[in-house]
Amino acid sequence: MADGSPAGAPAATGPEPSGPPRRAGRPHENVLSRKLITEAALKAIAVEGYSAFTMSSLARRLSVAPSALYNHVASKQEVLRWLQDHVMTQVDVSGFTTEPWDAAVRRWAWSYRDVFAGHAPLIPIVAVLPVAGAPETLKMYEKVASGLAAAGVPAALIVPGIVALESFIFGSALDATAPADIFDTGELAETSPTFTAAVGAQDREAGAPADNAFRFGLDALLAQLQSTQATGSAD
Amino acid sequence: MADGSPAGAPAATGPEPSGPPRRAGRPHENVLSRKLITEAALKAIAVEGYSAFTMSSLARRLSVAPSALYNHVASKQEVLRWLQDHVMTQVDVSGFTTEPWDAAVRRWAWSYRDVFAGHAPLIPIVAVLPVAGAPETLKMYEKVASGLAAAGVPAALIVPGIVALESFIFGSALDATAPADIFDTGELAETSPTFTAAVGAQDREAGAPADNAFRFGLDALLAQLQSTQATGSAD
DNA sequence: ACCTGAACACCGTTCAAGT
DNA sequence: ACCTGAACACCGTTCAAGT
Repeated sequence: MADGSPAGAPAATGPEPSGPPRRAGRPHENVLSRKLITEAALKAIAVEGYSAFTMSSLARRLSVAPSALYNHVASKQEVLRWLQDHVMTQVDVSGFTTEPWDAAVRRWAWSYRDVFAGHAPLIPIVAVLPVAGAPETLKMYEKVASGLAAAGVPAALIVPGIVALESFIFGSALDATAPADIFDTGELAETSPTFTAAVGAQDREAGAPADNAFRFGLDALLAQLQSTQATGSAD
Repeated sequence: MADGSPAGAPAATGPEPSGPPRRAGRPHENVLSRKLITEAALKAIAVEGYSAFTMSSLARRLSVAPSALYNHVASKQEVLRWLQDHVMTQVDVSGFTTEPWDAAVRRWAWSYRDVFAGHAPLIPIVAVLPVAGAPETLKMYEKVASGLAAAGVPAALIVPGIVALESFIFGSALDATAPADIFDTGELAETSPTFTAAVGAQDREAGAPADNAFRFGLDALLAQLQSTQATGSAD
């Protein structure tokens, strides 16, 4: 795939502008690292999507043979775990130091959903990845937990609250990637009159269906958290 | 599980007990159909899991060549879509005709989560599959929508309510497959004191962490639905 | 119409050879 | 230590030949 040509050239973050192909043997400067691999993966997925993202395409973007990747990473799964933790840094936790706790949770939740709607294939990975191996993810939890604690949510309810919010966010991120006509019952409308009517009765002024459902659920979870707050605590 | 011979013999639902290998050419009776393929896929996944489930393993279980499957199904993705719709029949909607609406929603939600915790790889598929191609899924929605309508939930909120519940259920199903020690912060504990404390402050009497979070979120969504009910309607 | 068997264009991953 | 290039053991899918 002709390098020096538009598609094959390394990204702005890449090592060298191109040049002649590298011979075998250890290069004088490292051409690969966790950071470079993660950034190249992010770029590759942004450009070509997850379905075309292979170890080969990743290697090509780094101007390296596919097998070279295995000196730095154990598997494609591990690349995806690195990517997942990196993507977490894009989630907006700024509200927890600048806004009332409920506005902060709302800002965080919408941002979290939007980020992972763009990375749906990572969701089954995040949902199951131990935090010990994901430092950026842990940083995010620390911010959210601090926000809830300061708001007076009882200590025993902080983790259940975060997990409930996160589960809802992951499911909603998947839902956000669904086609707009997912609930069109088509020729099966007669077999499902109540549901078909409910689909038609949605408020079309209120915004995208996925956003309405997200707002509804987020309001519910916030109200439940609010009801657990110890009285007389901060903001 | 233990059918006649160790591996190659067809399941109890299969066509023939085994016999000599089939020659090329159209058999006198059809050996494949959507129903048989779906059942074989379900069985295969129950026995060997999703990671070992291939078109080859599916074909072997049906005692046909892999290429024979393509006379009946367009792709592996389509097999998974058939499977998804079939798995929906395992979700318990019985409460909607026998219990108060909130108990019915609870029964449905727990069952839905448990069923898909056992089929996590289907979740990204269900979340995005148009109902028009999934009759069993649509039947389920009809039951739930009827239950909510009868409970007095305003028509415009039924779909948002179902979508919010379902998003929460899918995310929780993924969460239910996570390792028990997912939140152990390990050597990063000092960098996340508040979160680490919250992990330790969970109520260990209350059951599995994933179950506590699910109960918390489900209570929240039910309370929100309840608050929207038109007064004086049936339950 | 619907099977078999060979073939195709991939995949992720391993490993010897090279520097 | 860390690259290249060849090789391995798969994958899902296509298609001609057969009945």
